[in-house]
Amino acid sequence: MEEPPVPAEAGTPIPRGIGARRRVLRAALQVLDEHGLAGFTMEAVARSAGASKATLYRHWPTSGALLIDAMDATFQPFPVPDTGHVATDVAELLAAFADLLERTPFPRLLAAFIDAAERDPALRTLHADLTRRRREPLLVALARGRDRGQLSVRLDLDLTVDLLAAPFFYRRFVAHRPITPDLINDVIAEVLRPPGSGGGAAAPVGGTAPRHQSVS
Amino acid sequence: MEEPPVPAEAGTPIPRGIGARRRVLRAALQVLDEHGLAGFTMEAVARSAGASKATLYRHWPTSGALLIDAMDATFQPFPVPDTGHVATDVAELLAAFADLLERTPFPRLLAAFIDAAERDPALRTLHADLTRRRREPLLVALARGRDRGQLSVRLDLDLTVDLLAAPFFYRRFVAHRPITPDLINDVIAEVLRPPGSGGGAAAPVGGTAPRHQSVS
DNA sequence: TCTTATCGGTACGCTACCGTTTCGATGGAG
DNA sequence: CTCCATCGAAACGGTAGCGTACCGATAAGA
Repeated sequence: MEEPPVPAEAGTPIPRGIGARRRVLRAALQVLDEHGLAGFTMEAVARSAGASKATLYRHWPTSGALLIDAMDATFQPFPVPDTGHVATDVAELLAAFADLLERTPFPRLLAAFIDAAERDPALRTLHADLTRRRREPLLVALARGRDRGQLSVRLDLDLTVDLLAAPFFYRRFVAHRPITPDLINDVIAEVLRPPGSGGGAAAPVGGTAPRHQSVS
Repeated sequence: MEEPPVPAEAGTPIPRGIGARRRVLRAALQVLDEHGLAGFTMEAVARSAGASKATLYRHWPTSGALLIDAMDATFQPFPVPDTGHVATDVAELLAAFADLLERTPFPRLLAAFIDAAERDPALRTLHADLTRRRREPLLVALARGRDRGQLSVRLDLDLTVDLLAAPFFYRRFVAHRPITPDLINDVIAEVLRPPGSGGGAAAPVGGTAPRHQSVS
């Protein structure tokens, strides 16, 4: 995905092309943000980048390949807080995530990407990979909490990450309701199960009563 | 949104147009499913419907208006089970929902719709409304459970619906991992808090410890 | 300084979709 | 049966994107 600023040493010269490349990638994200997947066009990106279509085709064979590189470049990992309290760490990560969803162009990019990933296997793979990387900080924070004894060793960490992160996506992309600060507290309260009181089931539930166990 | 099958009685005849209209709506969904939002074109829909473009423009001024009507027509409410056990009812609803996500064209339609809703306020409104209607059965099942005393009266039902439904969307559209039957059990176990044992926090969590309360 | 790969700009023919119009066919209502 | 609103088909000029090819300009490496 990267090219060294200076040719490694081999016969291939390839020295100069990265400036334009970066400008095109930035422009690609801007076009995707403003006009969605339907407006994501080689012409539109070239226009927005002040570049020539020929330049785009020199670097990327198709608009899909360009989209993949552009989305790949968006990833920025969250730093993992380490306060000693798992709930605090998780709250901080979720707050940063909520901010990403409410106050940056990220969600509009993701919405376009979700649609694209439905029909292009390569994009689908990249999307799954980016998601995995984005989950990492939360997973680390939970693992630390478990090692500290703040979480049950039987807790399925991957499932917990799902349960923690999912409501934010749901609110933003499906329900289209605002993500309130309360949501962070409520989600943590429900999923991490604080010790004391709190709402919840008060009587046994029957029928296909959940066996609590999970593999993946 | 509806036209009476037979003219109510007024001067307007409007008898014959609904056959073609339905065919076009079906075709619109098929095109959206197969080619995504980028391929959603008046020409493509007309072709797929075996209809004339003129016919489409007689009924819908723009492709966006057609998309709205088509998506609106997709809604089919789940029947609300009523077994007397809230966990069983919820499990049944979630199983039906998982099936909808894994074995029907619905999710691809929704993915296209999510992207479209980011940029068109009318689609956004419709999307929010469809989601609200889709939540209704789960909400009813939870309310019955609460009235039966199986859930705390302090439980925020809307939040609970969020927490129950969100992981399925997340798995399908974001993480791109399969929705296993275990997920249903795990989600219910976490969110509805079965009485007995089960994984979860084992020690107090400090810091910005969650105040468990929510308004909406 | 000289070379050379990459650059932006422009133009090409091609295809697809737009939104409208005109036409003859058709089928339901009176 | 007759009427007539609606239908499908076809064609229109216009716009936009595709992917390719060529150009002179330019900036980095030798």
